[in-house]
Amino acid sequence: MSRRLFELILAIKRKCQCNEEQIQEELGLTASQFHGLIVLDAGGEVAGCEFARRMGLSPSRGSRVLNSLVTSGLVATRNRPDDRRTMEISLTSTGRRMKNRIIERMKACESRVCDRLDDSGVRRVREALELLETVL
Amino acid sequence: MSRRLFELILAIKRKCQCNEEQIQEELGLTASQFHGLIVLDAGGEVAGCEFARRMGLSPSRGSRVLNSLVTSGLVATRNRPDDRRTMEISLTSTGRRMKNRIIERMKACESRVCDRLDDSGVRRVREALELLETVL
DNA sequence: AGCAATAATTGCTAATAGCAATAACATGTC
DNA sequence: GACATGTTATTGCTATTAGCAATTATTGCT
Repeated sequence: MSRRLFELILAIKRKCQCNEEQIQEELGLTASQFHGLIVLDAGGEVAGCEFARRMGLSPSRGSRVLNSLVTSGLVATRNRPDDRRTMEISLTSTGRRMKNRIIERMKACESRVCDRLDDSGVRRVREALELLETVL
Repeated sequence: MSRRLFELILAIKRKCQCNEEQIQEELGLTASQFHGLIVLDAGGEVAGCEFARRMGLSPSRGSRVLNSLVTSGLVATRNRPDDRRTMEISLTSTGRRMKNRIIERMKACESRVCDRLDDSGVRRVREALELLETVL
């Protein structure tokens, strides 16, 4: 019998985890800060609530991650004039540099993986992951 | 430009996480216990060290996860007569039942996903994941 | 003005995780 | 046999991750 899909995903998850932890250590970031920066890379300015949602966290946890990013000088928040409950979160220049260093290292990891596949392999993996994401 | 692979993997990882957390809640298991049982399902009797290694944890953390599984009556340990430093870890009957309930629910999740794909899609996803795992 | 809903934070607690130190045992060397 | 060295497992400690419930501030509706 062939291996179950979720076991494969579990194994892949764990291997990726190692790469991420190494990058986090290199850059002196906690896991939360690391993921926060990646989330903020994706979309421009977001509210705190939306930030937590995109990270898949509770608002309270999101708030604390945000706080640690602000304390580290990586992101800045400002109140929205039209709704003073809500904030706008944006990367500082330090944060943008840090984010770029993350992306750069992630790409390097990705290249190392893709180098071990031929073009058709890379395409098949990408297509399969996209397919899997849509049906999950 | 197409999405980066690691972003896709991140998204997939998060979606799977939700399924796992739901199962953990249903069965009254912590995340560690849940993963411990899956690891113990894979190979028969293992030593504590090996258990930690397969879970991708430090020995100290492995020891504590193991302790919580023993306390919950899900696994049993016994000393190996030929090397009294080392233990053999095995599932109790309760643990086996619990493990089966996990597998059953994981399979159900997997079926729900596969139902949304045709045969060729399932095959392509499985092959791509296997390919990805080998090169990671 | 009064009130429900929303956004964000804070106190609290639990789970997760590794490092360093330690104890118990095994193995090889003298 | 005695001793050094390495292995296995545990424990104390600390940090990080995470959610629930309560709270504050603000908005929008009646």
